[in-house]
Parts: sequence; C-alpha cells; structure tokens
Amino acid sequence: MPELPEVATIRAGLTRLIVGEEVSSVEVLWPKSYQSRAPTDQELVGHKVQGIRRFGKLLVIDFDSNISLMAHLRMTGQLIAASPQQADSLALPDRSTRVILTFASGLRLFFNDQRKFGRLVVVPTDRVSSDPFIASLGPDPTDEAFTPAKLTARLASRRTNVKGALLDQHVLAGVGNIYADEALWTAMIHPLTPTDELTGTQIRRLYSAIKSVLTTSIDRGGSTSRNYLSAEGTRGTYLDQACVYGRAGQPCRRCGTQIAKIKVAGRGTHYCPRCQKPPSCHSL
DNA sequence: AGCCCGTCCTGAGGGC
DNA sequence: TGCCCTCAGGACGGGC
Repeated sequence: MPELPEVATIRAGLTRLIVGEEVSSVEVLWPKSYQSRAPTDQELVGHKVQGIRRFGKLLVIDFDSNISLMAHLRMTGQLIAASPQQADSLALPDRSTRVILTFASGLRLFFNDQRKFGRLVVVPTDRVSSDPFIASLGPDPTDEAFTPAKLTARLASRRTNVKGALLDQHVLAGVGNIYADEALWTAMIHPLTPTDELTGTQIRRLYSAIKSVLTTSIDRGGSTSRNYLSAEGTRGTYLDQACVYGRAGQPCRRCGTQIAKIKVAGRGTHYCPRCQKPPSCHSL
C-alpha cells in the first residue's frame, strides 16, 4: 500500500517524467476513479504540468491555469508514466487501468488501481490547500518543522493506543500500516500502549524511529508487497529488510523471538513480544 | 471523543 | 481441478 515513502518516490519520478508535458486526452475507464470539482470549462486537456506536490499520502499534480489533479492511491493505486514502447513492455494498459492521461508528446500516464479505492480529483489549484483532507492533516514527518515536541503534542491530542494514533492522518501525515509497525519495533514500543502512558524517552525514540524508517524506505524506493510500483513501473525493496511487517512467525532481528501478529485499530499488526513489552504489565 | 462497523473493491490463498 | 470463503485495509460516515 502506498504510504509516505512510496508516494514520495512516485512524486520524484513524476517530477522527472511529466513536468512540462501537455495533456492531449483523458480516458476514464472507471468513472468513480475520476471526478471533477472544478468548473466545467476547466478540463485537463490543453494544460501543461507545472509541478508535483505531496501532502502525506496525497499527490497533487499542478497544471497551468489554476488546475490541479489530486491523486490518492489508497490501497492499490499506481501512477505510471510510460512512452508507447515502455507501455508495451510493461503490458499497459491492463485490467486494473482506470484512467489514462495522454500527453502531446505521446507519453502516457496510467492510473492503475486494482481495488478501485483510489481517486483522481480535479480541483482549482487555489483550492488545494483548503481541501478538507489536506487541511486536516497532521505534520509531515519529513518536514523540518516536525520535532519531538510536535510529536508529543500530536500524540497527546489523541487518547487511544499508539498504533491507532500513528495511523491517524490528523496526528501525522503519511504513516500507514507498514511504517507504523516498523517504527514501533525500532522504538521498542508495544502497539497497544495508550498514548498517555508513553514516557518522554519512548516518544523521543519513536520520533527518531519514524524518521529513520521513512528515510531508509525512501532510499530503497519504498515497499512493494503486492501492488506498489514507482512512476517508472519499478518495485521498491524496503520489505527485504523490514523487521516486523510481513514477518509473523519469523525470528526477531534483534532477539530471535518469533514475531507476533495481532489486530490493532482494525489492522494486522506485527511486533516482537520480547522487545516490545505490553503496556502496564506491572499493573496486571 | 473514541470505538466499532459498514462501505467501497479485487484477487490471492486456504480448505475441502 | 474447482469453488467457496476469508482476508488484505485507507478514509469516511453513521450509530452508540
């Protein structure tokens, strides 16, 4: 599933590949995947890509003349830019292709989304920052303004377990299931620990862990478990060295104990029962 | 406010 | 071989 490192990787790729390209046609193969909230005269055709921004897991492609395309990939979305030859070798379009943008140069941008949860939404650029989803996002962990004090304040805003808080995009923008589990293992914090029981030391460890886990994954081009591909159609390799995600029953890389899998906040949650001690174990 | 569930969806994988 | 069932889960809306 595309989280911050995957979306950042796609952003970097799209910035290389489609900035300056002019849209010549838009094919919508699954209507729910594409919607316009812009005036009817504001269509993408005839407009050039000016740049790509990322807000948490959301990508915003800005065009000239106050038009932007917001892209949320959710679970299985892909944005792959390909020349006709590259599209042939990648076998695109395929049965999961929902939208195709064709540029005047012949380059095409494929929005693939097996599960159809993702969305492309056309909006005026001047309304992007006031979009309800974007406006309510918490701080971005890769932003310089993200500090241990800010993490402390954000976690205090939510009274739930720490795993649920990390998944909440209002607390932090961009962390999803994979990196929440990896960061909690790295910081040696049990996923069910209530946010108000976290010590200052634990929060500082968690802060460092979030940053290092995300940075490492960006360096490795993100995580490909099933669907994720970069803008060039390549896989990410982070999961080759993941410590807990997808490793239930395998030995902990720190102590050898079998990695456990439980359900927290409705998501499959992986942790080391020895390295990540349960909360309030002394009061049980 | 927080929790849980349903909704949106397809395809992989387990069981028989 | 094949079919049915469960599971995977990001974000959101509704009910309690």
